Amino acid sequence: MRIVFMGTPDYAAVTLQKLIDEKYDIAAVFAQPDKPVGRKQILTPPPTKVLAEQNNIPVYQPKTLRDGEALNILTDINPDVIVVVAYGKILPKEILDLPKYGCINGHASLLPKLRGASPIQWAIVTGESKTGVSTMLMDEGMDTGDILDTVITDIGSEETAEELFDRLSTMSADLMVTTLEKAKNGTLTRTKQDESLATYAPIIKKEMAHIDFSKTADEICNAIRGYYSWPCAFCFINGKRVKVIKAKKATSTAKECGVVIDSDNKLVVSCNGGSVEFITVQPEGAKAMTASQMLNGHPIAKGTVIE
RNA sequence: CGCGGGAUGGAGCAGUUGGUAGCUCGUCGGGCUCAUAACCCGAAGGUCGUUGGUUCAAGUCCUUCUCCCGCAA
Repeated sequence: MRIVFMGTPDYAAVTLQKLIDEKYDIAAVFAQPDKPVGRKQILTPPPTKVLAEQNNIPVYQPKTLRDGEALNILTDINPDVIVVVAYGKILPKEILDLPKYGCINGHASLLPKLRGASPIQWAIVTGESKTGVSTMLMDEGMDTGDILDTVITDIGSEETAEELFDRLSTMSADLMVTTLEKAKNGTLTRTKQDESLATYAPIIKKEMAHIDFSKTADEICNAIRGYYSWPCAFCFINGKRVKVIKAKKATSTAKECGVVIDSDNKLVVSCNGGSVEFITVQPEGAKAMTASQMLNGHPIAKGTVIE
């Protein structure tokens, strides 16, 4: 089976690696163009590209799939199936229609829930107890294609998005192999998505990770887990930006939200209906540290308002 | 040269106009206590990131290099 793989980040690279390990015939890899990364803005190739080059697979990084060029390339390659995982582009209809088995997408949610760009973080931020991975036959909509296969998994009560990413990337890779084998054997089953159950996971913007203390302790803790390790929940203490890496629900209460209740050995901040204790934090310019370590060097008065 | 913060005993930080280092925590010893992460007393532990320089004297001024981090992307 002749495959074209489309994907960009580490999450996608896991599936690509799996397909390579399973000796699939990968004719080409499509990834987003190299982007400047880091403090030095060094132009960095995406992980899937690096992996493809190591395996001598041709790589294409078109800026757009809609100028006809990509279609020409794909027509020449003539793949049986296009596997898409976290590619970051919408495929136009003429490409969707090209492969014999269609375009199969691995999506990190239990469709039709959490369609969209960041289902993994969103599953945690919204407090889901379960999520999973799905494969689907892509159509022109945003993650609206017929579902092929699904695997469910529990979300740990303290699991971060980063950890969930790791787990789901492996599950997704395995599931893709399952689906591809079925496609090869002609045993695929298609299930339409129930539109009435559809939800969307919007793309994450940095400002979303700014902690809102008018929310409940559970919501705040979910956000902290879901936004780790990027963009990472943050707030401002005495004018300084502080990332909150780990926190837990606390029992103290106060009238106002966002006020320091306890700052002796631990840091407890009030919120809607309760409070949260910051366990691990990272002040700007410093490495991550425990809240008590931060308090050793930077005492914070009780009653201080956190923004 | 994108902007900016930082490198000081095990950890987090102070250190004023240059005069051989302090704080909080931890560690160790002792005491109090039914007991303790609590409290009291005491102790150990730092060539102040690296190179060179200015000076009678540098953590504190200038210089070289290395590393860490926040923003931005």
